[in-house]
Amino acid sequence: MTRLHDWQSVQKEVLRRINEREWKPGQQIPNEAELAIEFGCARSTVNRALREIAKTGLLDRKRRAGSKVAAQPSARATFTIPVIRNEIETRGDTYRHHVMGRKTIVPPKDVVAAMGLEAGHKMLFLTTLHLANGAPYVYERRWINPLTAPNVAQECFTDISANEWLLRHAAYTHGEISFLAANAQDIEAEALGCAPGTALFVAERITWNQQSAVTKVTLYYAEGYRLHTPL
Amino acid sequence: MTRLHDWQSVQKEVLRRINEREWKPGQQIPNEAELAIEFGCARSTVNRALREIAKTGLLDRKRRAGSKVAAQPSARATFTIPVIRNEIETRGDTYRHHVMGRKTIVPPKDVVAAMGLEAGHKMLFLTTLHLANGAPYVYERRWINPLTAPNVAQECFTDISANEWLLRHAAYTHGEISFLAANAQDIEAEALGCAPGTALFVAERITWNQQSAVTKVTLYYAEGYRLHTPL
DNA sequence: GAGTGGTCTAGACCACGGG
DNA sequence: CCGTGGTCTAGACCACTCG
Repeated sequence: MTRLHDWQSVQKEVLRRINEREWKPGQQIPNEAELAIEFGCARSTVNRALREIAKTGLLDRKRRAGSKVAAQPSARATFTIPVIRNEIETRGDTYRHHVMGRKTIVPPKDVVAAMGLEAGHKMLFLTTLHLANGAPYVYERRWINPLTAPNVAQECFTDISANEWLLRHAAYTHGEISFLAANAQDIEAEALGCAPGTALFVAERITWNQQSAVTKVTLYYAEGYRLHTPL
Repeated sequence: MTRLHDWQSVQKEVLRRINEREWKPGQQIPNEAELAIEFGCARSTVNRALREIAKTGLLDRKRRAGSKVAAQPSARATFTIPVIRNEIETRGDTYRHHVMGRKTIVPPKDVVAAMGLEAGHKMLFLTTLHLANGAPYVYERRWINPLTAPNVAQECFTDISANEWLLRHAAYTHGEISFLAANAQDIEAEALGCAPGTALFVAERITWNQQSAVTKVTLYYAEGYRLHTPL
């Protein structure tokens, strides 16, 4: 073994040993200090390498108990949820969007519950169609909380989509996202130009600023959409 | 400003400044050395904090150019793709699975292309139904490459599912996963006990060991499934 | 050329948690 | 209790890239 000086080399070597079953699933591996001696580097270098591997789920690390190869490595995939415009323009296509509807109303109770709103609180409701090269790409239904999105009433969203406007003007601290499949209802089918009943890929996102909900958006992707990522 | 000694405190403070627009999107922030002085800690502590933030996409970092707040923070979400059995048992439900079909055949050409196989190469094809509390949960169609999965022919997969068997016995170096929506065909509808045409959430995964494909699996989740994660 | 992030090192202290 | 990972520090060198 030549000396491994950088954490990425150490990582690579550790991954090799796991992959080739030199260290088997469930098995304890040498501790950081021992590996540092073997590889001829500082312990912090080994630490960095093992820490990164543990983040992928391939190693279980515990103080005092040491590091073990995970018995059942649960794959972890990191998705980059792109701004729709970027997603389209990255492929070299032309992006356009079109605000189809806009009202300020009291939302239905499932939205109130999901966003944790007070009863009777009015929200801005926007429906938007995003187009790639003129073809429907995503149909969006969005609720915006006027309290957490200052001056939202004055924005017409013709030049900039609600998503981009919110990214620029409304802070958020955390959120959640779900992906699911849904049969196209008449509204979605008409907007996206597909047959009613078509299976659509749907993303639903809610974002918060501290305790207050900022926006809840449901995106209906046109037929054939795939969310793809390396493992 | 009291002294911030640990990288998580530094991270928190930096996130606060970004969130409260003290540092605006697109704006350059002070370099690591300056922040280290301001916070009264070592530069490596600041480095760790900023590095972690950059990984979420909220900061753009470049040598010589320094660190900037991202103009359009693209949300990144990390999903843990669980082993189906764990997913079910974690909820306190009972897991069972049932191998519905098994043959060794030359796969159709789309599978050959996706996995990069030689023409005429035979693969093991398995269809499996996974059940939660006796109810259909996932219908699985899987191709396994006998060359990269040693002794797969001798395994009956009644006690252990193909996924878990492969995790234990077949090494893999990388893979890819896609999520999409599909209308249930007759086969899926019958297996999952839903109406044909129902929108199903589908996951498609291919894994590789070095250059050789190990397995390609398509998972059809029962109606109502959601993939959920915090942002 | 020079400023900035990326990393390595040796040494230290500490928190957690298994035995 | 005490071994292990988690982290901090000060200092150093290097790689990249902007001007």
